[in-house]
Amino acid sequence: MKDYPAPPPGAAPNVLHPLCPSRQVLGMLTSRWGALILVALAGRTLRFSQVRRELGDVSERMLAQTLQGLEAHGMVRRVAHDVVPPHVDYSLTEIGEEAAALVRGLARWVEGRMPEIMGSRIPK
Amino acid sequence: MKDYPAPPPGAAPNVLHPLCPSRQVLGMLTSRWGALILVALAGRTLRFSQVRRELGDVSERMLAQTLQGLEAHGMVRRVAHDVVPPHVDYSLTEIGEEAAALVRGLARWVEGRMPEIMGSRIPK
DNA sequence: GGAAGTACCTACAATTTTGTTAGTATACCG
DNA sequence: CGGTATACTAACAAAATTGTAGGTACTTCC
Repeated sequence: MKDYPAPPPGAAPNVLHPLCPSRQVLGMLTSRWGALILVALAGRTLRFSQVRRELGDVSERMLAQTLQGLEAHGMVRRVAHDVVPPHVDYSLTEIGEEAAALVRGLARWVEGRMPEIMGSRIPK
Repeated sequence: MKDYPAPPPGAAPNVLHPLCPSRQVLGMLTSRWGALILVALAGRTLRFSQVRRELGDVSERMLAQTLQGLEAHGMVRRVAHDVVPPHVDYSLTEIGEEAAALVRGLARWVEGRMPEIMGSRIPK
């Protein structure tokens, strides 16, 4: 797992290529908390601690980190009102909403197919 | 962050609920290798080592493990021809293909939006 | 004959991810 | 006054993920 041919400069993005940046982006969107944050934030604005309560069990650390990652990639918009105690609003950008729609679609599909999935599951 | 109210027996699956099984399933489909395996296997049959080469940098260990997880949840079909040297074919089941279509959609979207994403990215 | 390919598994080790705790400045509630 | 809430960060610890090396049983290619 050392070196792979770097993708040629003008090559089309391909998630199957180990070194393609698109793979990292996909990784972000499908990461444990990334995906859930997108689902929770789709179509609405929430404060930091509201997002936290929505997901139920993210630690503050992970939430902050993941939100920063999404923000750095233009998916999340962060608006900090400079007051004490702090008040920060999070919402999705346009591309963020697009990504969220897809992730949500997947999440909803899973929720809808749970009976079949659990039914055909092979218990270990 | 210890205990959460267990989801009521008849409750509808909800990925935002920490203890809902649908969250685990979503986790599988969006896991590092899970998502890529679905993309690679969509619409075709590949042997173990072919899948490995498609992804480029999975270790055998992770590939085997992830394939088993997907198989256990009815997403992947494993057909072992009893010969030496070993020959095993992997393909997606019907629900597997459904899931793959969604994951693929996300992957393709990411690939297509890479210019915008990288453009609005905030380098650290 | 020796090397490589096949589809794994099993220890063991390294790496990455995630969690925990504490701290900050201030306001509001009882 | 004491406790709670807010949105984080830093330091440290624990846990989960991932990689590495070696073995298997036999075949084909050089």
